[in-house]
Amino acid sequence: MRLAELSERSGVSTATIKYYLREGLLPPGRRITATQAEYDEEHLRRLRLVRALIQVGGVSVASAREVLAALDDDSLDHNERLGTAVWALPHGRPADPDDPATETARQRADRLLELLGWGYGPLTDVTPPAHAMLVTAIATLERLGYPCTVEDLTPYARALGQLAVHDLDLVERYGGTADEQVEAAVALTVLYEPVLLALRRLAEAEESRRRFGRQ
Amino acid sequence: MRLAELSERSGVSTATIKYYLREGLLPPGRRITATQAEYDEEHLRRLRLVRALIQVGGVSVASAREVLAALDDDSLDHNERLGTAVWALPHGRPADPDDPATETARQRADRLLELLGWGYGPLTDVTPPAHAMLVTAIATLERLGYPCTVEDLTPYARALGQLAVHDLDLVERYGGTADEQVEAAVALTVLYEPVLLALRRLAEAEESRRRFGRQ
DNA sequence: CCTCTTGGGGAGTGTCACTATCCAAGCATG
DNA sequence: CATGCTTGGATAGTGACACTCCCCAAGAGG
Repeated sequence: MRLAELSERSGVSTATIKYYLREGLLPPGRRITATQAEYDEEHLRRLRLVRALIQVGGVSVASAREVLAALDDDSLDHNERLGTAVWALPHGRPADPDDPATETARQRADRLLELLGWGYGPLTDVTPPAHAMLVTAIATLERLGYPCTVEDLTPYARALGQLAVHDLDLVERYGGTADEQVEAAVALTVLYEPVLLALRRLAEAEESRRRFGRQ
Repeated sequence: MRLAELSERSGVSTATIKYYLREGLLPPGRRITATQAEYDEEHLRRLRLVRALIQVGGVSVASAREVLAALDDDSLDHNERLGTAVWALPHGRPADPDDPATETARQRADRLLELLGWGYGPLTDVTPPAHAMLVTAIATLERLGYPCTVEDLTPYARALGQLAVHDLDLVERYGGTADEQVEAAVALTVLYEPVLLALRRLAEAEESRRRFGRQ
């Protein structure tokens, strides 16, 4: 298919597709003539993933490029590719290291992870971005006067630990080849985030109704 | 305290505070003279909440203004204020209603909520933004080739339902007065989101290591 | 041959969250 | 009282970002 058809089938304007091509989010089409290129189903699939990352996941173009680059990097093995891809996902601003609340938060986060046995082992000697994300959030809560203790966080961590089993089951279900599994892992990581947040808000609304609701 | 001190104690530049004052995110200070105004602890508290919403929660200035307006609206009762405030939180683009995947997703979401007994009752006859958020996310997953059934979603919903109980416990713990409770609810809703997402990524990394990790 | 379409690329657009600059009116010090 | 500094208010500008407009040269199609 040519660019116009790719645009029609994906619902993305040709101008935007050209922008993505320029930015390296989409591999160039197979050149047919000097002025025409052909795109295949793989391009369509990739384009939809890009749109999902950017529109639903709120991922920036730059981050998306990194994520996709990790996905395509043949020099990495299965697990590394997955890690690198998720690593590149956005994770907010890091906490101010000079703030004492940050140090408290870091200790609390580490204690929680130790309690759960979620060590990063000897292989992953670098702390993942998600760890910094957690520290920032805890520090901010602290600063706002909502200290959350390890006990407060434990139920969340346990619940998410169980859901992670489910997440990985989904990845294995969808992914036939290793490539597909890695892509599925990225897509599911990002696209289930709004699902989680939406369900949480609905659950809170329901619980709030139960407690405070006048009937 | 004057603007400079408010800036120093909050870590926000005077220029930015003036911007927030202009945008109505912060109530004006008590005018001392024609050229000076005084701010109190309440301003500092509000300013920190604004920063948390915007920086950590990723809320836009416009959304933050709506959230805060609901917080301050004395014409609403406790429960209404909470609902209105959370209602104003950002919830992404709505799904394309012409896409058949959206209709499928809506049916699936409704079936899930019915199964859980999370009806919105006769009072809340309008569907909350979180519902649209959920539909959009499910539709996108569908379109990308990752259909998620009601059975897939149920464990997430149940887990978040349990966590919502915990969330509301926290709100009641922190909030003394009704005003404080509503503010706590908003702050905890927004600020626990990165905590959840970070813990999920860490949990997934842990589970991935268990399954695929070379030791 | 003539018109239309295509892909490529540079430059422009709109949005958003600030931020730099200016200004008049105090306040503080000699 | 003069002088310089600070304050709050307002206007206009900045930089990042995700597109989007427009033009062009080279085919494609009749």
